[in-house]
Amino acid sequence: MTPIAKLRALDEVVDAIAHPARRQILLTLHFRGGSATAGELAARFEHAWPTTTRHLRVLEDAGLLRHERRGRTRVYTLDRERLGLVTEWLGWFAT
Amino acid sequence: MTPIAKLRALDEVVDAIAHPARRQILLTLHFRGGSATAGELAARFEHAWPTTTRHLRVLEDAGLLRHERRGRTRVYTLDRERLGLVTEWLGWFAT
DNA sequence: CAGACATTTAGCGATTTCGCTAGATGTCGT
DNA sequence: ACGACATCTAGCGAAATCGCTAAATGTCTG
Repeated sequence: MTPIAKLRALDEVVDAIAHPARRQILLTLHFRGGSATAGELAARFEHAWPTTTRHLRVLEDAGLLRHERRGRTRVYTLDRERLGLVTEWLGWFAT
Repeated sequence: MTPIAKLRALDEVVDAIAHPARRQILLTLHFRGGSATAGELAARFEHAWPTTTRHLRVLEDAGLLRHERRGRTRVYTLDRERLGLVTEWLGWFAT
């Protein structure tokens, strides 16, 4: 990953986790073992379903999620790797 | 810090670091030894000065910065502590 | 005191974000 | 094929964000 691409990726990831609902989605996935269907995730919010759908898209565009079609459901899977970009950035401030 | 206050603080901090200019301000402060005047910081951006002033305010409201008046200048000082909230949040995902 | 200097506050306009509702899409069971 | 189901896409409206310019504030110097 070129340094510029990395900066852009960091920007997308930080943007993605800047919304509480999106952080909640990531945590929910984590504690469900990494995967859940769109319906299971949407059920955890009071938002209308399309609102959650959009949050899922933001997370996926940032590379924090992948999805696969399983029959008429969609299974979203957490991809923790890019969270490392934030950890790495925070590392600059290590005392 | 009550758990609710902590959640709110995390939200403010993540929001604050979600803008590239604000991340740049934090890094600049860090590499200058933790402090710099508003003018020194503003000089590092192509933004108009009041734009930087507002970014500084967001960072300070999130508890990532403090300032003190020194004559006619203002010295901003990095407060790394609240960055720990983000580190802590990321910790949930530790493999 | 007057004027220069360092910085902030006020407030406008463009853009983005976030929620919503309505309708489209693809899949399963009968 | 038909209807039910799971989910997405389209697009609207309110609110927030971000940049800007103009004007205010407080402090130093002569």
